[in-house]
Amino acid sequence: MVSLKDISVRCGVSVATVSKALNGHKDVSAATREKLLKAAKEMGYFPNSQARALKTNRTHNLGVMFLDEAGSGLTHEFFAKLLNSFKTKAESLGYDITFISRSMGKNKMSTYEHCKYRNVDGVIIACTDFTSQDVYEVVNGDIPIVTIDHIFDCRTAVMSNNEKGMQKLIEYVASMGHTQIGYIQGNKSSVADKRLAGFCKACINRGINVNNDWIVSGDYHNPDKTYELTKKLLSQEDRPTCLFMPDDYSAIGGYNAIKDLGMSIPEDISVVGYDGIAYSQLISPRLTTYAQDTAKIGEIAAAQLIELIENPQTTFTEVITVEGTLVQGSSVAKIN
Amino acid sequence: MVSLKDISVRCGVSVATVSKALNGHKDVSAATREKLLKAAKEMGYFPNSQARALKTNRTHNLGVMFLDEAGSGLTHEFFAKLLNSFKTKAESLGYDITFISRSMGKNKMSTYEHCKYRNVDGVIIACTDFTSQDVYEVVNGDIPIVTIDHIFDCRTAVMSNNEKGMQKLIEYVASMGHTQIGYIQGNKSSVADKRLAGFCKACINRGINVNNDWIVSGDYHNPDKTYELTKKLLSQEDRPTCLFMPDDYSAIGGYNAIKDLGMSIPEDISVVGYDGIAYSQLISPRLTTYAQDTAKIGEIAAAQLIELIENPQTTFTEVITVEGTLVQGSSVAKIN
DNA sequence: CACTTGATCTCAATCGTTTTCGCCGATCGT
DNA sequence: ACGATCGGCGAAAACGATTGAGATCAAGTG
Repeated sequence: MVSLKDISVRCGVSVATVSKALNGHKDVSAATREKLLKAAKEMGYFPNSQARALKTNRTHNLGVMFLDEAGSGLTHEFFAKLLNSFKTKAESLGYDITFISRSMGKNKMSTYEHCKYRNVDGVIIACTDFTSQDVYEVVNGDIPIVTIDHIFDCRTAVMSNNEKGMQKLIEYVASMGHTQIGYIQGNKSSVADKRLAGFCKACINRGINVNNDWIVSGDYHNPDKTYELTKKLLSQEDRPTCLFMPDDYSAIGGYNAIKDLGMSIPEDISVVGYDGIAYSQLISPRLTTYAQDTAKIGEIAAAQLIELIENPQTTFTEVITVEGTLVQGSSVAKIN
Repeated sequence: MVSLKDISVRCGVSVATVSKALNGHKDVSAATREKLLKAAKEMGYFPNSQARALKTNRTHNLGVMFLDEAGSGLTHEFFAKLLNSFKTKAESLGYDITFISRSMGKNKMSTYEHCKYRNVDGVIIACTDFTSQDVYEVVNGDIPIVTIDHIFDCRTAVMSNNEKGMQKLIEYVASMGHTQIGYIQGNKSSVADKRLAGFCKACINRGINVNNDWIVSGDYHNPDKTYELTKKLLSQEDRPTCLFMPDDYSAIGGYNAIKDLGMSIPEDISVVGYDGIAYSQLISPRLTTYAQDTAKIGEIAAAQLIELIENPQTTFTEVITVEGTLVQGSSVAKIN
């Protein structure tokens, strides 16, 4: 690889001058700057990122902390798309993406230690158990972080507007005449809390009675569990006319349960999802759902994180909520 | 961060000795080694990866080259799972994963230049247009690489046994009595070629007539296109009794087309997919498909790549094929 | 006893950058 | 014309680790 030294000998100047010229410092004349930039381009120079990092303590590398145990992180469409837009934005700003995890080779290290070892400039935390020791360490460390879908004090978070999403969905199904609404929740988490709150609030605003027997707790991203719960819920004498699923992916389990019960959507039961993943519009009937703007969430998260890194003084911590859109499928029937 | 120097002053030895002790060199006594290891642990020492990389030219970092244009790379379950197992294996061997792409901030660089800039020890190439200039540069460079699902001369490749997969599927549908088989191919690629070859070969072996009118070229991972092609293919007077889809995801489009034609699966038409993604067993009827062992492919790719990196002399280039398994869904009817 | 040997440790150079400080010559103000 | 100022440049010290070439000392050898 061609180094600053190579350029310096070719142009008859010192390495210091080359470095300054390439980094846009002012104490180098326009003439020599031109010459050096030209030479650098001709010789195909790229800075050695390690050497630079060693000196500046900036790697231009962002760590992503994803759940890896179940391995479901990346196969989760929401997170895959999120990561993708995060990566795109980060790259456009000159940052690369490295996965950060707990285990590294033979010598154990925590995720935080891993960050320190790799010297990442910032970390995005998503799709993780936010109560874990690993997250705690990172959140309380001195590395800039942005969290997705979870709020920590004094840390900036990006999340979709869960309350509003539920509100929009409730408004829609209410406008279709539904007043008997069931809800299979996702895993206990701040997202689940927010959605439940939005659900209840919107129902109350609409004068819809919230029946606690119809609100059960399940899992996100778990069609099997949702299958079971759907079956149980709809086997009761007294059952809702519309059922909210934890998310679109789980909804597939709900669809199957309903089919196995000999019922059909939306004639016998209306179904609503959450997320707006591609599959939701490929199954039939197309699912009525609330599409999160994953692309925007990822992009904003990247922009925020880099802002935090490059302007540490303006350390305004924010909670940014991103609006989604109601996707009106064919899984909700009009009743009266 | 605590450095070698910190340990050296605390223990009253030189940095050189500390370095050697921690790296297992032999010219350090057992006693001092113990002492130094203990101190390192107590002080929470981790080597500075940049400094080490600068000196040794080894970053313990692996580049992954995924398609990013369409952004479909990560949302493709096959690749998401692949990446996941690749990452897990690599991490267990002490390597981290960094995404490598074309655009980096303001200064343009090719993917190969990006690799050089980040000094990755090796690269895995997957889900990319293998004919692109970017891939060409990397493949002809001096960085160890492993490709997925594509073979370059003198480079090791890992791929699932596409021919065998098709053969197994053909054998299965033939055993169910089918002799009129259609096939919607995926994008022109070596994988598509191999599958077509396997398809034809297996048909011939079975004495099944291959009808060229029933073999059309479509896209991978494209339900819409597959919808169109399925509709066109099945609208003909003379039509197959069994239809092979490009992949499981596309098969959803096929399912919808068949439904819209007023036909049902498998009574009117049998359907076969490829990949074995989670959804294929969630839709109804469950899809008969050939599950690729993505976990194994990723793991082997990581192991091979690291082998290539750490033992450059044993530079045996191999093509490793990974067996999959037939998944017998309910989408193929028995006929006579 | 002088000399080799081996074990253990230190010195110092090095990787490629960045950055502070100082030098030099030229221009400027008075 | 003389000191002050300034623009342009270089020397050198870092950053934290690795590594081969010595240095040191005790033990072994003839």
